[in-house]
Amino acid sequence: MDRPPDTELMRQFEAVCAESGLHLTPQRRLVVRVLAEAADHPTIDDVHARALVLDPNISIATVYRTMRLLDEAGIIDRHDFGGAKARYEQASKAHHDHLIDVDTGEVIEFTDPEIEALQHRIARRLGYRLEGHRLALFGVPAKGRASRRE
Amino acid sequence: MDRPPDTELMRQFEAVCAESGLHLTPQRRLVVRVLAEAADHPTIDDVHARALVLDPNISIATVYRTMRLLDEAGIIDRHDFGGAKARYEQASKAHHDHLIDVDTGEVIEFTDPEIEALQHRIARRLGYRLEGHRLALFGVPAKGRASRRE
DNA sequence: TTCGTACTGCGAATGATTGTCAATCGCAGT
DNA sequence: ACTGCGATTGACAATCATTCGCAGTACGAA
Repeated sequence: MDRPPDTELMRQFEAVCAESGLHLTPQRRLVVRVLAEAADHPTIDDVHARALVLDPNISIATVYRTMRLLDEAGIIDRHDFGGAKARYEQASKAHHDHLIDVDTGEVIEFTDPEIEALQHRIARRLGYRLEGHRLALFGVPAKGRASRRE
Repeated sequence: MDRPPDTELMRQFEAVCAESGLHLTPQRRLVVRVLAEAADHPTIDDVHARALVLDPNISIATVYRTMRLLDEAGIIDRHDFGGAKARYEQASKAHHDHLIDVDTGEVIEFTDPEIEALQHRIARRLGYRLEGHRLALFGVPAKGRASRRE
């Protein structure tokens, strides 16, 4: 077998389990492990497929349940980038927004302090206190400048 | 009966029908009319419910089909503000983004040229040409300043 | 180890949306 | 106004992603 992962994500999850009386089952460990190893923004299907490699019996329902658990615990973030299926990523990372390559579906992360500040300002102008936001840019590789990848 | 509506929306739709050999059926007229009279961001169910008042027989499927038609024609815009159901609004209006009151679900429209420009700049910085974006702010009424409304 | 409860896997259920199909309707041409 | 044909409708089955219900199983505190 592989080395049992001892990642930040796993530690977070163990803490949540301990606090809430949740069982630390092998299936849940596996899902967390898959997420810890994911460098992309996988869908539930993706996670399930990767988990199946190590546990051919893990159910898609369990993956759904675990992902929901993790989302509710604030350990991962669920995103809806237009497609039918939701995509997930670790929440521990610093805040960022996304740019979706409409040609390939690839998701690029970015941060921009200017836009963050601007959003707060806009909300305040409208009489609100900003609680959160959802920003996704959709674009195609610029012709002029090189856009490696693929 | 009421006055048959002669709105901008209806005119647009009639034009689309004429160009594409689509039939101008009473059901479609009704859906367009409901949309023209809507000041909010209705869901399909909302539109169907309002249409039922004038045509107790109109099918939800027909509303779905017509809304899709209108969306594909660029006459209305479909939005996904987190909830399960999609929400719609006339597309003819000038571009704008949305701020959702997380307490009431109310949707406030706003525009900000700064943020538009900033988004283009960010995309370009990442090597992309911006094709579109999705921005939704989520907030609660600011305590300090007055926030009328209910 | 033992027990109580949480969890899993399976398949059925859900909720939004779309497809199917026979019956009907809009509309261009008479 | 009348016809014909393809577009459209309504009822309902079918999808798709996601969730539930349940019977059997496995954590983990004592």
